[in-house]
Amino acid sequence: MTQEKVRVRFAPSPTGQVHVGNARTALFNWLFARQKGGTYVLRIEDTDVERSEARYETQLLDDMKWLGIDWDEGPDVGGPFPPYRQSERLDIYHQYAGKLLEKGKAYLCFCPADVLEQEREKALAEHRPPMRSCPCAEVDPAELQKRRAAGESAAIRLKIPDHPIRFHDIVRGWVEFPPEAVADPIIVRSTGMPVYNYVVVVDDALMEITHVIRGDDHLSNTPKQVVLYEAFGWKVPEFAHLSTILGADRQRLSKRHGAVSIANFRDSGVLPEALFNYLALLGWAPSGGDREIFSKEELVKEFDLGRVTPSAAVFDVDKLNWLNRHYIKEAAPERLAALAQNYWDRMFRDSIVAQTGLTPAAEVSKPGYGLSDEALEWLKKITALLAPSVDRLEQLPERASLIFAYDPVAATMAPDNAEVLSAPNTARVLDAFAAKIAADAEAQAQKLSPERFKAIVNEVKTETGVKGKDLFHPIRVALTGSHSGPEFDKLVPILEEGSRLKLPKRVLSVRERIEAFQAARTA
RNA sequence: GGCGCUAUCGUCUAGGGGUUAGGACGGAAGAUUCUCAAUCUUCAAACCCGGGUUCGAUUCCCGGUAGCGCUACCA
Repeated sequence: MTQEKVRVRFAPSPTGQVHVGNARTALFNWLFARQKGGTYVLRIEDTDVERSEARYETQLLDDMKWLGIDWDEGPDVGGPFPPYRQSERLDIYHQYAGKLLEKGKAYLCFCPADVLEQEREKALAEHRPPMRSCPCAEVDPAELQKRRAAGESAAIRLKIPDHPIRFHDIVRGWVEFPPEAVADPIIVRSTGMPVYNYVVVVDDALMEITHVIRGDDHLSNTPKQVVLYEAFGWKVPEFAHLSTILGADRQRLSKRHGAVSIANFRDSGVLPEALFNYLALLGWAPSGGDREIFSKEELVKEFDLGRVTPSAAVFDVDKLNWLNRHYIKEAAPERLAALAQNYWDRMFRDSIVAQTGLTPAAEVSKPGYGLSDEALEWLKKITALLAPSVDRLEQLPERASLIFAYDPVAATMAPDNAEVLSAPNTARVLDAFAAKIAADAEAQAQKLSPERFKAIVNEVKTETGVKGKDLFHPIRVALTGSHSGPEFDKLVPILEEGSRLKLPKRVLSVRERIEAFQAARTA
């Protein structure tokens, strides 16, 4: 048996943002294609004219590229089987529907939609299976053709044969449906618009797709499609129906579950390689099952469609966050700084809006926010300091609030700080620290080195006899407003440098902070 | 209702006729640190239920239950 060249496709509908379920389907297709040295086809399923929008198609392509998925054939790059947009293939569908009619594999149906609907509801209410075919199936085809020629509009129905329908699925094995379970489906509406279950088969066959990898919501539709392949005399492809991704409530993942689109993850500061890695682990594990971290290349090598689990999987945000933290730590500093800049820009813009009620002019809100090179370098240091401890890059401004949003009054009143502030030695430590900073030449000159800072803290220590936690904690609360945060060695230079920079949001120096805090504390 | 798919720690999963049922996330405890995070160490935590096959079922078969999907002139 000769190994035929693998051709797979990802066929999304441009009806909204790409969510993780679809992205995983795209990913598994891609992994399979790349591993087999096959071809990856991107086809846009926009037969639902009501809901399809061009802007969603553009975003879809962008989202795929961002995730790291590329395609060999598609609406933007072309290929040997154009067009790659279903809305542009209508003629093809009509041509092939005609063939089915000629062969007697399908028939015209004149039943009014509302009558059918009533019939269906009645059958359901009476707990009996809905009818398998419609009365038109019994009528002489020539008669039906005549009616259509006379101008009466008709739908086209596929004849379902009277034997069980069996097909092979890579993740589920052999699947069989009894003939009575599937009714003669409409393949072309009376409006002339073809139906999804029909066009997908025509497209997949004409595009020579060898492996149909898609969500398992299509599993029950597959027998109809298999009949279609057989009616045309086309080779039935291999199927692989991927399980559904669920939310924590075990319901199918949707917008209700919050931000689940690819765009949402990107905006929140999830790295593409983290999402890529996470999605690959949802429903698949390597043999041994004891590895979690995989690069794209490793996945292409080790991924195995046959090992994909058939059971539904709950999307675990915590695990994605864990992977994201891992990749953030691995990321090159320059890349991280560039990504983080978006969030700093956002923070500055928000603060300007909050202060002035005005939205900054467009030119100011361009990346970098019109900041000096010096200021941008300084922000890079903050990113490098804080990024390793966030789940998502969007948390950066919040983590940096001890730098940008220092509020001495709030700090003295915060319940979290009560214990530290009421400790017996706190007042002595802070008074001594404040006095030394005030007297210090370096601090006066607005530039306090970390070494000098350390020396001052040491002097406070010898002078007051307080050490360790009792010494550092009050100082930390006084300078940052919080009892937790990065170590002083790294924080002090950032505060000092920031205080001399021209920023949309002023940063206070160590000296300004201790003075403000003493004032608030004694007030 | 009918049909189909699925069922291992809270979650993602490995495994498979005899195992101390493994790993990861999350959780707990400890070490470290001025603190948080990080890191390291340790711990708790699972084979849906009932029959059958078998010397022996979590594993194979059947049934039940539950979840999900399809049952459209939606995709």
